[in-house]
Amino acid sequence: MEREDLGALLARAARRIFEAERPLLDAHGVTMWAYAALSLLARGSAPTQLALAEAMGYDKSRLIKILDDLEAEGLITRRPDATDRRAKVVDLTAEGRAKLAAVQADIRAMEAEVLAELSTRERETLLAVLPRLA
Amino acid sequence: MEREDLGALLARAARRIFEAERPLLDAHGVTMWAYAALSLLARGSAPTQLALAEAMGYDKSRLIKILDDLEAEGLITRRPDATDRRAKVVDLTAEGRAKLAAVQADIRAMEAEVLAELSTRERETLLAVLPRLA
DNA sequence: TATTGTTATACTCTATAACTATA
DNA sequence: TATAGTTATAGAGTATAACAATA
Repeated sequence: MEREDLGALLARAARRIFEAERPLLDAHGVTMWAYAALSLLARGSAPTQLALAEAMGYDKSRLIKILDDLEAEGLITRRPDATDRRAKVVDLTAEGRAKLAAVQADIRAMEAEVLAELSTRERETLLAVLPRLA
Repeated sequence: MEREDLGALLARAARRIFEAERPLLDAHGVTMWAYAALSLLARGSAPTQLALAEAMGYDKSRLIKILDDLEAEGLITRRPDATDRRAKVVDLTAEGRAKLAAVQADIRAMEAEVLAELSTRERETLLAVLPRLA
């Protein structure tokens, strides 16, 4: 009873960040899931749709609409995998990379403000620890 | 690009915790929101339904069903506020406190396992920092 | 026969707006 | 007139199963 549950603490912190992200994403005309997809594509390179869905913790059937929109906007491309023509390889276009960079710059600036409430040591520990919890 | 977004890190960590919580909550026959309500009731005392909904970050109309179920199970009581008979004061029953203690014990044990992956210093910093981010 | 991407369908969750009873 | 709790309804989000093309 002395403290809140870890889950509640993480969820509240995540919610605060997401609420701060929403207007930034809206300004760029990108949904949260589309941004998540772009981020993952910039990181691991050229995954198949199924691999991307799994990496996002998202369902492959729900991902379709996200990718349809991103493709229509010219931010990604889909091409059949040479070794398995059932699968489609997803790639970021130059426009996709530019869009991601622009959105991410705004989000990082917002994060920097939030993290400024912490000391340097706290900030470093938090960012080192969170990836290991996930 | 060197690290993931803070929001993504928090969301992934929260998801991992919630997935570990689900079977524990199921075993006690309690939903996540019901558990959240019980936890908040044990903390701040005897709030009105509206105050409880706001504290949970939940909608007052959605809270109704949660409280209906908890009341039917004898875990909470609802009584009209003496000073404003429109409002209803929500109280934990003895059974409600016992249920909360039982569920929370299981969840804290699970959390302890997760947190055991961290050093003492990391653990303390994380738990000190998260409430300030929320 | 199994799997990838896709589509369709059903279900849950959430948001919004009314309604009642009190104020 | 406004507010707390409640109810009803519409919309968004999610899960599931089926389908075509390929393996």
